[in-house]
Amino acid sequence: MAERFERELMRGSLDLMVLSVLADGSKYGYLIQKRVREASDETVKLQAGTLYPLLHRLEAAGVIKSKWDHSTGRKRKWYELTATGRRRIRDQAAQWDRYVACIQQLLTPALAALPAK
Amino acid sequence: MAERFERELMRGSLDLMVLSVLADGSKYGYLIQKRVREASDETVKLQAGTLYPLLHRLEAAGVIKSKWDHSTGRKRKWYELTATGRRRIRDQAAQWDRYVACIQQLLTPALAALPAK
DNA sequence: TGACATATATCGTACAGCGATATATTGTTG
DNA sequence: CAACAATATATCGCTGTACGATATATGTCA
Repeated sequence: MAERFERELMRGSLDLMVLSVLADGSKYGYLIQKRVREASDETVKLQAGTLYPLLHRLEAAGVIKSKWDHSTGRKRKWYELTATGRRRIRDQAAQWDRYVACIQQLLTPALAALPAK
Repeated sequence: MAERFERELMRGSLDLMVLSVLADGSKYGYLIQKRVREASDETVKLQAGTLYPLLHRLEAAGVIKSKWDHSTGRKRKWYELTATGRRRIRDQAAQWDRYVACIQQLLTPALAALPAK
């Protein structure tokens, strides 16, 4: 369990993961990171150097919006989905499903054709 | 049907598609391209500018090997899987399945939490 | 006091995938 | 037959994601 992925196998879909986590309710970066790691059983690490630029990118795209919280000693930047963001999840999810189906359509017969290990 | 993908949603997994197509038997580039397009109902275009560098990369990695065929007027470069390549398919497929499960685990409750369209 | 977890951010690097472009042959059609 | 489309491979420059390293600062606990 929890081995590393060939990283390129998962490119782009991190956006969808982060948006999904936010569909559950507002969160700040570090919480998002922990949630993704936990949900993936540590398989998807979602490094800080990946996450924060990703969040800035999503905000610039208008699919999430942020608000600083200085009430506690540790300052946190809370993110929530915008209406566009909610639409985005539905669109990306539909695309994702179709894409997974494409891979499956090629992969299933391929594995069957391979000599037994 | 057959709309364009947000391209970044599928990065890296093209390798696995190409390897899968070759599990079915040797093919040359153009055939691989047509097979992927057809199997994905034109959703995964697999452009020539993507395919050929990809094939060179896979060959350099030792997962496929090639042989030129000049017997016909049109010269074709036939590719086939190596033993390493067959192992690679199994490994990547297992990784892919786990990754898809991770996304699903986050996506399903997210879609449920979203207000009905 | 020192170590570790929390919390955000930026920088340089690596590299996949795309669109454009090049080149040459074969098949089709007006 | 000339023009065009399809077949077939290849390279180049660009864009953008993801990573690792690094920086900074606060909170907690031994």
